[in-house]
Amino acid sequence: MPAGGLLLRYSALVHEPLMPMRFIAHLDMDAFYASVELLRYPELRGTPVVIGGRRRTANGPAGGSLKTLRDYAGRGVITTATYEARALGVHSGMGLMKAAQLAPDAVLLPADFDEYRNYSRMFKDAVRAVAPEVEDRGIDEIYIDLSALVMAAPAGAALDPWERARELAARIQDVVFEATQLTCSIGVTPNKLLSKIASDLDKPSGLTIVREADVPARIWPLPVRKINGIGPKAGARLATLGIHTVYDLAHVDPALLVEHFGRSYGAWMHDAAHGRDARDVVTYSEPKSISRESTFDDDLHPVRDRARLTVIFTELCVRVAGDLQRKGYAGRKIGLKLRYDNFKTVTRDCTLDAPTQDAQAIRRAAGACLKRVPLDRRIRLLGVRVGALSRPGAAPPQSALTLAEV
DNA sequence: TCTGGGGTCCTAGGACCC
DNA sequence: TCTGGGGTCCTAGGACCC
Repeated sequence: MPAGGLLLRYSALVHEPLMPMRFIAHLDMDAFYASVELLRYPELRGTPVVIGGRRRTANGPAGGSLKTLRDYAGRGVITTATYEARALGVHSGMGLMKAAQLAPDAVLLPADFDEYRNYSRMFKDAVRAVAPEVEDRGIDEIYIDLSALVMAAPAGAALDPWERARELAARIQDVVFEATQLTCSIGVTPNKLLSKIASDLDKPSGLTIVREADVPARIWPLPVRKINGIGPKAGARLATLGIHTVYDLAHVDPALLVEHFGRSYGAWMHDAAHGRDARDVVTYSEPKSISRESTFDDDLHPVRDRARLTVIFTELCVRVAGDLQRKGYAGRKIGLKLRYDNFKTVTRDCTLDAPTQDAQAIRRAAGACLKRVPLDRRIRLLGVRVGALSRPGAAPPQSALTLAEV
């Protein structure tokens, strides 16, 4: 053991860092919210359905007839759409009013996040029972580090480690379906970046393996926007440089990327295009901030609608405080977010002397922030955020001196 | 046809301290 | 008094993701 440890450290110093072979999976539930709704409304299977708009009320649409997009009026956006609806050109993030033009007969269901969270817990628990190294990436996707399981092959298992990884991934798909009656797509590759891309290559119910050697054939032909971290802005700027595919990105001079996108982001793009990513699967992390925000049905005038704004503002503070208390956090940084009718967004924040989880203290601080923003146009959104979180139960970092003084 | 709500991370300038 | 550099905290905005 000492000899091996020395040897390993020596080689790490002298050679490239020795990264052991990794088998990382990305699991993405297929059209998650819509698929959960189809369990409730099986008669809608095979038809275009979109989820979006206002939250389900206590009674829900049950009893009444289902609403179609045609009847919708408001500012909601699509959260998820069934594959049949996507075939009509609608997609998540699209305004419901616009979607109604494309698919007027699609059924519109309000989102029921409590139900989705239940199913989320069910599928994640099922996965953890098979492969415990799970990183949460939101309600409908996870990363799974399969490396230890692949390496600890039981007797009689396939010889090729990638074949064993495939068998594991197939078993995970099975247990997810048994637990939820829902399908998922999985990509297995040497890292998170590639797995995220791979899980999307064969949806729904896909199982895609991409080895390092497969990157040129499978990844390079894709548009750069398929890379997690290249969004609408960076994608458009790359397009103006004539860079459209991952192949283009991989073969452009990295100095050019650094010139246009900065040292850090440019270098990252270059690595990403070559399928390089050393990030670990992180099984636990503390939240950094907790927030609540609300877009109004109609834009509100800062003077004429002052009374309504005040009520909404206070409500947001009460809800954030409730979230903090329920989750056991307090925060020192209080932030205000405001969006004008022209969609321009401003934020203001301030730092308190001590963390709080109290609605009145949050309201006071956020109110002070509000005084620093110009109120010269109508407002469409108000938000309140609490950051710099700590657990009030746990002792804050203290020096021995202050402890002695107490 | 205008664009939800909940997050994370990065950048950049200024204050302040050593 | 001037100059310089490094480190940390604070604030504002923006890109990106699910």
